[in-house]
Amino acid sequence: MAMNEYIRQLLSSGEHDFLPSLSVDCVILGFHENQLKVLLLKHRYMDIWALPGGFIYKDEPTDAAAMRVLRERTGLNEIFLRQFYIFGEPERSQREFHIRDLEKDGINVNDDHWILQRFVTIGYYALVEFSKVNLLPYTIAEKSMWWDIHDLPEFMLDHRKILDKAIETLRIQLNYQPIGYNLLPEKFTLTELQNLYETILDKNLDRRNFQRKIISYQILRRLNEKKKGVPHKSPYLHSFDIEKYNDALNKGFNAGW
Amino acid sequence: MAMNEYIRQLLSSGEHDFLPSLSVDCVILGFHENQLKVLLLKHRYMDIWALPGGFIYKDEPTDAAAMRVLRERTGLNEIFLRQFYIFGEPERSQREFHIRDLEKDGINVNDDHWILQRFVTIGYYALVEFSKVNLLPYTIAEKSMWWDIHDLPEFMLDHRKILDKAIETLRIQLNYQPIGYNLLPEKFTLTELQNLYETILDKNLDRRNFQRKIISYQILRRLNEKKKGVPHKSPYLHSFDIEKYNDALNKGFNAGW
DNA sequence: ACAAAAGTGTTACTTTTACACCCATGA
DNA sequence: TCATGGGTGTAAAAGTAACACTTTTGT
Repeated sequence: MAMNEYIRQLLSSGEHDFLPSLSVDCVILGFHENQLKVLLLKHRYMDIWALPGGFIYKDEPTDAAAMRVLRERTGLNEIFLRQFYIFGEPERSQREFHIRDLEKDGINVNDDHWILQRFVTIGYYALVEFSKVNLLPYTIAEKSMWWDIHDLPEFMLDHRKILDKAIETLRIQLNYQPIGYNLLPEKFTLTELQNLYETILDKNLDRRNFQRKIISYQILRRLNEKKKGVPHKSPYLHSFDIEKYNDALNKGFNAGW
Repeated sequence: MAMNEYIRQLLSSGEHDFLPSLSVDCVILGFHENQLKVLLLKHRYMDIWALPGGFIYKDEPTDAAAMRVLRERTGLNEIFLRQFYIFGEPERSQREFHIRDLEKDGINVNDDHWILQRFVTIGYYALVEFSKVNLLPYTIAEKSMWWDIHDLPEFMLDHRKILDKAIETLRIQLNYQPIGYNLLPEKFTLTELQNLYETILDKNLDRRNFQRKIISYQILRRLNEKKKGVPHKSPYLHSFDIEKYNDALNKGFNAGW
C-alpha cells in the first residue's frame, strides 16, 4: 500500500531531512456556494480530521514549507498565504496518537524517534479559489474534503483551535485589509463579495452601504459585462484592480488614529 | 570568568535540555521620558546589539520560555507578552557568527554542534513599566541597555527586522486594542498616555480629540488626585479600570464592519 | 405575469476634525 | 508675573446607518 510505504520513508529519512520539533499546519480556506469552506484530511484510522500539515526541510524557509504543503494538497501555486500564530504548548497527546497509529500500520519506532517528539507548529492560512483547486491524492491521508465552516467534524489534536484562531485573525484583518482576491473567481459580482464578507464576519450587511464602502476603497473595477444565466436581473461583474489591491494590502485601511 | 563558564555549560547541556532549532526573541519595550525604549544586549565582542533571546526547554510552552527570558532580564513577572511573528528564513550568517565568537571564547565546537544549526525564532513583544525594571546581570552579554526607539545602534543578524516588525504590529493593534497598562505607572496623566500613543504612531495627535476618544472607550478612571511637583498646572491623575481594560483587550474596538 | 435579486439616493445620526481661551502652577 | 502645559466646548465636515422603490431576468 502506497500510504504505508510513504510513512516508512518519512519516518526513516525525516530526521535527516527536516528541522526537528517544528511543523507547519495550513488552514486552507475556499469560498463556494456562498459558504466558506476549509480543506481537511481524514485521519487514516479514525473518523477525525486534520489540517494539512507538514515538516520543514532543513534549508527551507518556513513560508516555503507551507507553500509546498499547499501545492501538494491543492495543486495551486502563488496563492495568498500568511502565518498567523504559533502553537507551542507541549502536546502530550500527539505522542500517544502516533504510537497507536504506527502500531496499526505495522510499524515500530523507538521511543525516542523524532516523530514522537514534541512539535511546535506554525499556523498558516491560505485563501484559495475554490473552483481552481484539484484535490490531489496524498499518501498520508485516506481522504481529503472541503468542509463548511459552520458544519465541522471532529478534529485531531488541537486543530480546531488552530482553525478558530485563523478565522479570528481573518476577521480582524478584514478591518484593515482588503480580501477576496484568490478567494473569488477572476470576475465576480458585488453580492458575491458581500457574501464572502458576511460569511467571514458571520453577520448580515446592508447591501447599499456595503457597496458604497467597498467601492470607496477603490480596489474594484466594474466590467462592462453582466453575469448571465442567473435566475433574476443580471448583475454587473467586477474584478480587482490588482495593483491598488496590493497597495491596500500593504498600507491598510481605517488607520483609526 | 562567569560568562565563559555559562557558555560552556549552555553548549554542553543545551542539546539535552532545549528544543532544537527553535528560539525566542523578545522585543522588550518600555516608556520613559516620553520616549519608547527597547532593551538590548550588547554582543560580547562587538559593538552590535541583540534582542534578549533564549531557548525553549523541551517541556516548556513557548510563551513560558519568552516569559522566562523576560524575567531573567528585567526581574518582572506577569507582564504583557505576546508573540507576533516567526522568523523562519534559514539564516546562514548565524553560523559564522557563533563560530567566530566561540573561537574568541577559546571554545571549540564540532561542526554539527546544535548551536550551529539553523534556528527559527519566535518573536515576542513585551510591554513593561520602565520604572519597575531592574536590569539584572546576565552572563551571556556584556551589558544591557535601554535604547530610544528613534536612535538605535547596529543590530546583530536580523534583529532590526524583528524590532521593526514588532513596532509595526503594535501600531496596527493600537487600532483595535487598548494599550498603556504595563507601560505606564499605576497613576498617569492623559498627556502621558497621549505621548505613548504619539510615540508608537510616530505622529502628533490633537489633545482634546485624543482625550475625548480615549475616554469614550471607558477604560479609564479619573482619580481625585492631581500630579504634584510639575512645573505648570497640575493635571489629573488617571488609572486604568483593569476589568474594562481587559474586556476591551478581548473584544477590541472599532469593529469597522 | 410573477418571483426574486439588482440597481440606485436621501435623510438622520454619529463621529471626526479643527480650532482658542482661560486657569493653575513653579520658577 | 511670566511662561507653560492643563482643562474645556463647539461648529463644520465627513462618515455611517437606516431605509424603499423600480428594473431586469428566467421561469
